[in-house]
Parts: sequence; structure tokens; C-alpha cells
Amino acid sequence: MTNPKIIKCSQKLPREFYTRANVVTIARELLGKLLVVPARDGTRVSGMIVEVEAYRGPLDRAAHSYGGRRTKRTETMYGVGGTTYVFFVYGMYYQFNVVTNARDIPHAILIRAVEPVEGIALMRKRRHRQPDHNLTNGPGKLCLALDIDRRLDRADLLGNRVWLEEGEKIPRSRIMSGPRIGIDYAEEWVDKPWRFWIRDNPFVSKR
DNA sequence: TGTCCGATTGGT
DNA sequence: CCAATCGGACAG
Repeated sequence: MTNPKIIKCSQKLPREFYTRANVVTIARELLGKLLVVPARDGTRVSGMIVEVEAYRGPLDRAAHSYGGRRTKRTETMYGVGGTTYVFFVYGMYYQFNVVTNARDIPHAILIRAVEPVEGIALMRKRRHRQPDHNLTNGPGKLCLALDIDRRLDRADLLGNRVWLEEGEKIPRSRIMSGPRIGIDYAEEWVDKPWRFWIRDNPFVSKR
């Protein structure tokens, strides 16, 4: 389960990684990165990102920020790249997003699945002893396993509550893409291939 | 204030 | 295939 190829004592990804303009490119590059959310006692709990979706702000009908919509909930999407957008859906689940681009340009990347790397025993406890392959293979599930909720909305990814590290290099040949999930309302944007995942990785969400 | 529905999940 | 479950968005 533990991935030996993950580089330990890695540095946080720099602000410049997140503030670039092309959210689709950044989304693809997030595959293989390590998402770290320390537990209350400071223990490292982390997972390698294996599936993401890019949301392209005002132009993208699937995005909460479509048409420049700016409300109490979506306000954090307008923050500077390298911050978080965490929202609540279906009355029971949270969804974790990485905000990209400059302040006031509401681009975001939904983290759909990670592969458990550190703190797996704690993840099992938080997920009520589900089998390991079911711990973090979906956007709502990974928030439960990593203890992500509204407290982590608007967090700075260069701070100490949640951050990303370099992780593992994924060869281009192992990266797959396809339409995003659960956005049937998005009209002509439904077919945009802005979902990316690592081929054959067992922690990619079911479909 | 009232209604509609969701960037999901787990069980039938 | 469908229910769970509740806050956000928007109409009135």
C-alpha cells in the first residue's frame, strides 16, 4: 500500500505552480502529486493524486463560477492560485478543490481520488473500516478519509493545514482523459475532456 | 420565506 | 435504479 517511490521530506509546491493561466494543464500536472493534511496530533496523513477535473471559471457552464457568479459559497474560488475551495453537496459530502490562476479569476481543480500513502490506519478508522480500495476513490470519500470539511475552505496551500508536494512523476503515456462526471446540466461543456486520471490505478473512482 | 436540486455515495 | 439529506441559489 505505501508507495516507496514517493519522495519523503519533499517541499511544498510554490505559488507560481498554481498561479499559471491554463487550469487544464495544471490539472494534468497534479496527477502524482502528494496531498498532505496533517492530523490533529501533527501526524502526516497523505495521498497521491490519481484523478482530477478542471473547472474553467466564467466560460465553463459546469463550474460554480459560470457567468462570473460570485456568491458567499463561490467567493473562495476567486482567491489567488494556491488556495482551496471546499464546498458541501448532497446534504452530506464535501468536495476539495485547488484554486488556480490570479485573484478574481475563478478557476479550480476538483480532486476526485487519491491513493493512500501515509496515515492509512487513521483513514481506515475515519472510513469506518471500509476495504482499502474504497478509502479514497471518490471526491466525497477522500474528504472523509483526510478529514477535509468547511474548516479547510479558503486555506492557503503554502500554509500548514493542507498542502501539495512533488510526489511521483507520471509518464505522459499513463495519463488518460475524458468527460467530467456529474455535470449533465452543463450543455455544450459536458463533453470537454477535462477529467484526468492515471491509467490502471486502482484508486481511480468507479464509473 | 419557499422551492428546487446538486462537481456523491451506498444499498436494492 | 433510487433514497439519503441539507445548504445554496434564486424566485417571489
